Amino acid sequence: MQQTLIELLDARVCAALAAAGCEGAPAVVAPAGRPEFGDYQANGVMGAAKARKMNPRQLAITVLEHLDLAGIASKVEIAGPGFINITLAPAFLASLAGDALAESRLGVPQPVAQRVVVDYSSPNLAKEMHVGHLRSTIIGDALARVLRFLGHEVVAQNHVGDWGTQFGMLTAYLIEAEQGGEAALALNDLEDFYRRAKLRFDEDPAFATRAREYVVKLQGGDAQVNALWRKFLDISLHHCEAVYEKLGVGLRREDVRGESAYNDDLPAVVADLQAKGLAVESEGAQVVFLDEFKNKEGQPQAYIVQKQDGGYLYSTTDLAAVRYRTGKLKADRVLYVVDARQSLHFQQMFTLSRKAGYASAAMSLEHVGFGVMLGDDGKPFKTRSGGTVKLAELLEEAELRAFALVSEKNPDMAEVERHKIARAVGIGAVKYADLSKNRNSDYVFSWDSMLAFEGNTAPYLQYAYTRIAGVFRRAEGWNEQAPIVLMEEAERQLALALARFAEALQAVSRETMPHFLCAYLYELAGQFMRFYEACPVLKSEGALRDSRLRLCRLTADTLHTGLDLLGIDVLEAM
RNA sequence: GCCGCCAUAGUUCAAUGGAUAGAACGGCCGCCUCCUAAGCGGCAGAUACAGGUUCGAUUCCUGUUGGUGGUACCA
Repeated sequence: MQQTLIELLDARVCAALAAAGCEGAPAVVAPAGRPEFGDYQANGVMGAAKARKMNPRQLAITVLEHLDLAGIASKVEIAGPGFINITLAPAFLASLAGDALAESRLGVPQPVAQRVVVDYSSPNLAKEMHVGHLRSTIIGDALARVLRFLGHEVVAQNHVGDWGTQFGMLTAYLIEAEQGGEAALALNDLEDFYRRAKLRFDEDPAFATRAREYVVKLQGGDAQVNALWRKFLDISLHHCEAVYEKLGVGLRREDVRGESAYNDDLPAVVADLQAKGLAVESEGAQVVFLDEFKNKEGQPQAYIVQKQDGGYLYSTTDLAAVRYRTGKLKADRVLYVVDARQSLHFQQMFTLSRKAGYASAAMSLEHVGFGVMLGDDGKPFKTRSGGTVKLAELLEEAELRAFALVSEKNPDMAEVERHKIARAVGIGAVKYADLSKNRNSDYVFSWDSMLAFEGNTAPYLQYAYTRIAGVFRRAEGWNEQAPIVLMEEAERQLALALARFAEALQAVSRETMPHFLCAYLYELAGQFMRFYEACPVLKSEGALRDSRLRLCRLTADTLHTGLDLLGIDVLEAM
């Protein structure tokens, strides 16, 4: 298939509209809103008729006369004010399923390949990863996986926070801890390490002075302090990598390009902005005023690129990063998977990047924002005592809870096996609960609903997969080349859902919305469950049995691939 | 103050300007001598408010209310 189903139908309806005298009118094809409206509906006739002062019903009739869907649709009809409802032919859906089984990409067409930078996770290395880093990490990872599957070249960038005054304090404290012989122990818990360092900073003026000196030394390239800094970063990154490992996130060391990597370019960025007349001095700082960001009184919003004291800010670092991503990485598209609260910053940064020529008009800069994670009480997700929840501990709890549930369900299963299932189910549940929601809104974190094993959850999808795996464990001897024949409505609906995989992936890529893939997989799993109830597989015979087994095969492959793209593991049994 | 985002069943979430607003959880009622009931089927239940644009508005525009975030030297 060179195009998705929706693209195919859109092209055909467009051609028919043109033949009916409406050249260039959009077909507006969409999945049908209700079962009785068929599988797809074309809504473009009403608009086209309106624009040409025609009768929409009459135009629909003319369009239908020119609409060639031979071998594709079994029924095409006009309904309501001028909707064209299309029902796909079982034989056509069967052939699509056969094609998808015949190649490794499951029939997903490849778009023109782009080089896409995905900036995600980006924790602050001064502290341990906490729940605030979860969304960026897994949303970014899912997007990276989907884009790669579609054939794009993805360059992951972990823009970690590895620079700033706090690192003076931390390295100063690291020396003390080493002298006391307890560095390894103290660093075991980074959060605690930070707290203790901060306490020393607040209580001991001599330590505070030393910490400030270390900042200067660090920036000045002092070898000893730099070595300490690097040691601290290495330990902190190991903590991150342990979390990535547990989460099944593919970020590696080579993807790490922290804020410090851009230090040398910061003066050049400011100088360049000055030379271009974009940055001006204001109250001692270097500031850019953008006309695009004015209030009612015409006062432009300030975008500070250099502080009074000569220091730089994340605004400058991000500009330098854009230069790197354009100049060195040659990106066609850059996705910033960052908290929605930084929206204004990104809008200003993108606008300025274009004005300063750091990003061409052709390069797409997109802020993939997301809301905050809330607790059951609707307030930001915290521990009972009000502290931040460490990511490592959250994931551990997910596994523990899943293990208890798995054990309850399968008391006789070997413990190793139950742990394996608990890992996939627990981590999968946490990730899916997040990925399945529109990333723009804040979302309520609830153990009960994400581990419910019911409804739109990861375990439901994993269970659908294990049911198919169970079928194949008992299948024995069947013809893997047998033709697929769709007799029952449940079979046809399943084949239709299977044929829509490409549409879902394309939507995820276009809108940078992983929840479209989740919604798709939930729909697919639901169609499979209905098929499984209505159509005996192993108990049917001959060609019918082979055909149903092939549908099962494609469903399993699609679920497996789809869950892989979300970074969620599948299980053969659970 | 100014700028942005959000408001959908009791709850948690969906819905490229399309037809009768979809799910899930919870509630009520059914389905296992039959491939895993972690499943399937059914019932009740919602677009904050007021205008406007449109053949058609949850969606776009204006205002109101409520929530939330950002807003000159953190990121």
